[in-house]
Amino acid sequence: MSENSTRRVRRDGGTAAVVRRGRPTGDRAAKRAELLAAAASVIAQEGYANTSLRKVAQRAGCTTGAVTYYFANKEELVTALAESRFDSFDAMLATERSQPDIRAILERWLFRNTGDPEFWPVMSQLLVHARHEPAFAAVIERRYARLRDVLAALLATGQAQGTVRDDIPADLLADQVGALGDGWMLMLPIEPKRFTASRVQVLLDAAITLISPPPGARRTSGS
Amino acid sequence: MSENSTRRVRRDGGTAAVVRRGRPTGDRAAKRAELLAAAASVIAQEGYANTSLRKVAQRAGCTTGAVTYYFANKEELVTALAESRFDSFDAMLATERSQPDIRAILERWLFRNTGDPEFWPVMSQLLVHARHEPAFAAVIERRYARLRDVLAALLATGQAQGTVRDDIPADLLADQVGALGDGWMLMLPIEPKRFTASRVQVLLDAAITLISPPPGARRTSGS
Amino acid sequence: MSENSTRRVRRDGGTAAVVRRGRPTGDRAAKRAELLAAAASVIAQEGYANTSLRKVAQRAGCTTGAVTYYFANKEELVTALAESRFDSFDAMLATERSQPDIRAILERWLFRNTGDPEFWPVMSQLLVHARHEPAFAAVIERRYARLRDVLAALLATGQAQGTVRDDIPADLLADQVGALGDGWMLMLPIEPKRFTASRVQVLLDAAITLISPPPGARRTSGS
Amino acid sequence: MSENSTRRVRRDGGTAAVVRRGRPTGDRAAKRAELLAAAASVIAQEGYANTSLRKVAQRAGCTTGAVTYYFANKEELVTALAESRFDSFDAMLATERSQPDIRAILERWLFRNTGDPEFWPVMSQLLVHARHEPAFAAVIERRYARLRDVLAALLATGQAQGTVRDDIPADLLADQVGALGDGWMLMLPIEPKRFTASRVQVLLDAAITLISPPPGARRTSGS
DNA sequence: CATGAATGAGATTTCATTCAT
DNA sequence: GATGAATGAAATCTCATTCAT
Repeated sequence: MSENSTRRVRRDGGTAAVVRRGRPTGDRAAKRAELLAAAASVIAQEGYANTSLRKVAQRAGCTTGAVTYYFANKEELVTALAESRFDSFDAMLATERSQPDIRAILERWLFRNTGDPEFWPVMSQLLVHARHEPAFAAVIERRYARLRDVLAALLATGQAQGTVRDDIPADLLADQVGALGDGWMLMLPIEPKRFTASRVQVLLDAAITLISPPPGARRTSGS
Repeated sequence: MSENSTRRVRRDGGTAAVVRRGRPTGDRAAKRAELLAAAASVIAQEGYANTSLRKVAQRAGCTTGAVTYYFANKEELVTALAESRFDSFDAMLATERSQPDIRAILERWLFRNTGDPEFWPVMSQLLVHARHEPAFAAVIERRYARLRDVLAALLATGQAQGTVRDDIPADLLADQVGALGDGWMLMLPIEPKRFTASRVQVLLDAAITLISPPPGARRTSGS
Repeated sequence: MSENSTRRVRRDGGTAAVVRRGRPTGDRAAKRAELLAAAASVIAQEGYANTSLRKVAQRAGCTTGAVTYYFANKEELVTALAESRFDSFDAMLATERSQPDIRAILERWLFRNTGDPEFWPVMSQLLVHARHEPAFAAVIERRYARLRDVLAALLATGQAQGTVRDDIPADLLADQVGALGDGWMLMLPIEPKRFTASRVQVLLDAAITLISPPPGARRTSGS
Repeated sequence: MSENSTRRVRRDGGTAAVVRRGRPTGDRAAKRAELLAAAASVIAQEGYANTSLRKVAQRAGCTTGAVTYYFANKEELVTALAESRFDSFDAMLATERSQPDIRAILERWLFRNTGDPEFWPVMSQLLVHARHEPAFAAVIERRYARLRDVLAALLATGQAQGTVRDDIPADLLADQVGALGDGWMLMLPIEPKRFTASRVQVLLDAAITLISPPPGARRTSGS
């Protein structure tokens, strides 16, 4: 128990330091989301290894005690963060599913021009850490498998429509595209200069060419 | 190549160094290599975020003092480690350059069946950290560019020989293949179960198919 | 790793704050003993629950870092403390073994007039904590069993000499005497007022009477 | 005692407290008792040093706020707990007073076969902490003295009936028996293996023998 | 040369207590 | 009356780095 006699001095005197305490009818989920955003911001900026609960708390404008009030420990925070990132990714894919424009999907997947610019920086940090945090690796495994399934389904649709080469099974193609995305995700934050807007377009074109049916083959499938 | 010899103050002035004739830096280099190996081992096992100089010292069987004696600080250790990893990678590629068997190269690159099994686990850890350690990012940028050049040259040779599709410039193709490799490197330590030997073969076949000339096109280039 | 750039300002200027650092040819065992003494002192004064490594360090005049340098963690510190206490107790008993004056032994055992006045206060604190620190409970079990053996041997000698009642086996008697000692050890620090010197004498006399042969029985054994 | 009635907010409609006539403190007392039981459970299981208000609250199925609402602070909780334990002990002794079967009393006292199995584990934890919590030590002193008085009275009765040796004053004997009980109470949770049912019987027999009149002496008192 | 004792900061986590609601 | 969000201190432990020897 270790005697914790705080017995703090009441510094209510003056207008300064109005410590907000007690029960502000907090929306637990909202506060958690707020903390997750702060955590993402810190990780994106400083990297996973340099991220501490203290920094997250500072970024969120509260004390470390508040952070551990909402997340039992660092692992839980990080796991929740991963889940939330995948959620937003899933949401993005869901909107696409109806109209499988392969190029648009790849563009979003690979370079995520839209939405959260911190997405890949955070994701890559989390991914490499996954290996050494079992509870976290489980999340990755589960959600990544789902992503690949969605991608495979999209590619299969493309194959049926003749916009995607069909000499490679859709699931294998999904794996390749997934790896491609992971690779770019990894290098993008490290070498931002390499990935200018125009270079990204060219890379995308090349990737599309890779998975498109060869000119001759398309005709064949059409005959 | 990653020779950082005599970073420290060279006190050759006294009578001390007189006794040492042969390679006085030999011991030093050997000890550094030993420490680098220990560092790689710890990083591969515990991840960058959980690696401390103390653990490296323990793994190498010496004290923390020794580590900081041979490396001015942690950053220098990590940078030297990255250099040495690239050295070994370069060596691997150099042997291949004479006989550009694309499949063999990809196999080594992507799955590195031969040699150090810690290679990718360590590399991925270092890569994601690069962003937040400027001196280290510089190393990555420089060496990675060289790797892509080598790969592009290999692919260009393949294009000339008709074994690689030529509807995409070699340098763009090298970028794609590089990203593919990075992606697999990233996921391999996280989801080892996904990468069984047979799955790796299938993935490799698919990758080869992706960069191979389309059946019709090859004939065209041959005419 | 979490970037720990101390890079402290060298405050060598002036005579103040001469921080002793580096390698003072420390005698590891001596330093550990010193820290154990400090720990005993804190525990005796503040109780186990209120003892922190910080307080131990302050008492020993060093930083908490120094404490954890010599003891991997709190459990190790506490276990080592228990061992050292038992060592000193064993030493006390060893000197007695040659001349088994039951009264003197009991006096020392039960009230430990000689030697470390912190002995029982510390011991009782450690004992109650043993249950919840497995590694520690093991020490207690092992050493306590030995103590009881020694005591049983002493009592057996007394029985052979006719100074101790022999209608109860020596080992059972040792258990009783041990429990008596534990009980007093427990209450002594709590109710110091109850245990005046004269009261202790009376209690001792009563205890001696309890384990002495009854007047009639002694004659019987003497015949 | 573990009455969980009206745990939640009392929604008695708009009339609120008007409905409550009888003992408005009845609920309060019940809730306090419930919390005390939870506290005892936690202390028995985890030890005093590892007990926190939070754990107590969890065990009781409420929030920390509830605990500090019913008990001004931790000290008050612990003191109330001690009082309640002594109450139950007193109750046990009271039933025995009419029929002073020394063996039965000792059995209950020393090994407390009947009733709450957490009794001694909790009591020993509280006792060693008493020294460092003055308000708490006062409780111990007062109640323990009363216990010894009761025990002394019982022993005096035994002496009058010839079932207890009378060569030692009853109050001294009570002190010895009390210490014996404390000693066993202390070791019992630590070395449960030592205290098998049969061993307990043997120890009890020995203790009875210790305080029984010697064979010769009994005859003397009978003459 | 090389060691390892020691530092001081910081990380994670726990905790008793407070107080707006 | 009762809750539970939040605090701020402290506890344990880890770490990169320094420096006397």
